[in-house]
Amino acid sequence: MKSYHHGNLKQELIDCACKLCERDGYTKLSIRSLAKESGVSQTAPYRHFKTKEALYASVATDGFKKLSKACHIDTNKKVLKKHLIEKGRNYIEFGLNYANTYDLMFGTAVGNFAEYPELLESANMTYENMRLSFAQLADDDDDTIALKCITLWSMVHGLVGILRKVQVVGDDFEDGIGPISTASVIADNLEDHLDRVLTGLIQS
Amino acid sequence: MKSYHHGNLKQELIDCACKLCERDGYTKLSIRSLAKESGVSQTAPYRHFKTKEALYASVATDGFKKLSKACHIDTNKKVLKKHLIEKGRNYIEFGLNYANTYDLMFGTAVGNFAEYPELLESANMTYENMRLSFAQLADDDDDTIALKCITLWSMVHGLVGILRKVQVVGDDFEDGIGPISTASVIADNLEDHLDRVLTGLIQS
DNA sequence: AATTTAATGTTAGCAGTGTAAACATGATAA
DNA sequence: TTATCATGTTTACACTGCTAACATTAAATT
Repeated sequence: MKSYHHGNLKQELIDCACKLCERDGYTKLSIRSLAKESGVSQTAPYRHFKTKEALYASVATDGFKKLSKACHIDTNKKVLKKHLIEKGRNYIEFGLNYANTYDLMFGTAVGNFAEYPELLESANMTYENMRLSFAQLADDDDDTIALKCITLWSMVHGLVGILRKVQVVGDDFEDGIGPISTASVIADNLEDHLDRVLTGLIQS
Repeated sequence: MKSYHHGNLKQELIDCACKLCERDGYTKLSIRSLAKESGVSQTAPYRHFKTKEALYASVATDGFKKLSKACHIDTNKKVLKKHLIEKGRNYIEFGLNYANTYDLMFGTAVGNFAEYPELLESANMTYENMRLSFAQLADDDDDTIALKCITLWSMVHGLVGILRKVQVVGDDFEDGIGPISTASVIADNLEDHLDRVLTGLIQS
């Protein structure tokens, strides 16, 4: 005895999309299958998402909120280098553990964040917290702080991308770019790695 | 008076696919439209590419060959830090100028490089040259060299990804992650930026 | 040179996709 | 109570990747 109106369809679609995107990759997701999963007609999702990209944007927004939480530093207390190292590790772990969602967040599936205010805001939240953290760590001018943010973000972002290309089962050079033993070494010594990078950043 | 057999279809399909992938992004490419472009029936491409992924692999292979050439360092002559800086800049410029192709090379559109030997080899060529360059620059053990390669690669790769997310038209924070002025600063001072990163890498 | 074979092309068709238009239902506001 | 509007359904279109069956012709074999 189900009613004509679902009642909570939008959120259910988002939740379901988040799960399926992460499980199978966003390219495998179809609006129709998503609708079927929620027991609703094929085109019902269009009442809540104008296009498929809009749905992607919601999934990406959810991803940025999770990422933001995973790397959040309490800037009310004193910020230390070890905090940045710890959160840097969390960032990389998020990127590796939620690889498919990460693709959606940093790929081209959502073209222009500005079309989706919530997405833009959730993405900038991540940046803002990093900026505030750096601002506490040393008294640089704004430009320098921004530069350090981008540098650090590039570092962890790049590491996620490269480790994923390298981190595959098999012997060295067999299945990906570069020797996987190296990937393991970096993954196992992330703290040291981040420490070196950050030390360079903070001191310069 | 065209003949039944095309004569050079495979290469023409690859060339055309490379162009279209870079122009519109690989998601916009369809095998059917590609076939039409080459004046051939809808399913003719399947005689040369088992799946769409196989076609993507060819485009990605082409991309890695171009990237490899753009960053190639002559390891017969003495390798200097300034060479790595120069080639690092070339890498980043390739990533930004051939952004759509770069997505194909480092995204998930081609799942397992090992299924496409040419792709795997062209990708590893890039790595191999970097490895040899680092080996000449300092006499580290193999593991250390590999580690430095991955670190540098992560750096430039990450910078490409983040700069793309940030490098959009509009005021600060309006259309992307972080202030675009910062992106400009980094882009305009790539040499200095890479110098700092590399100096840290080489000395440690 | 004649014939077989294999590579490369075509046609037809299936199952699936994003999305628009027209219509149905029912919760909420007037 | 009634009108409105958000939210659902049905139908349909143009497109997609891909397969199977068949056509053509270049190359290999006899």
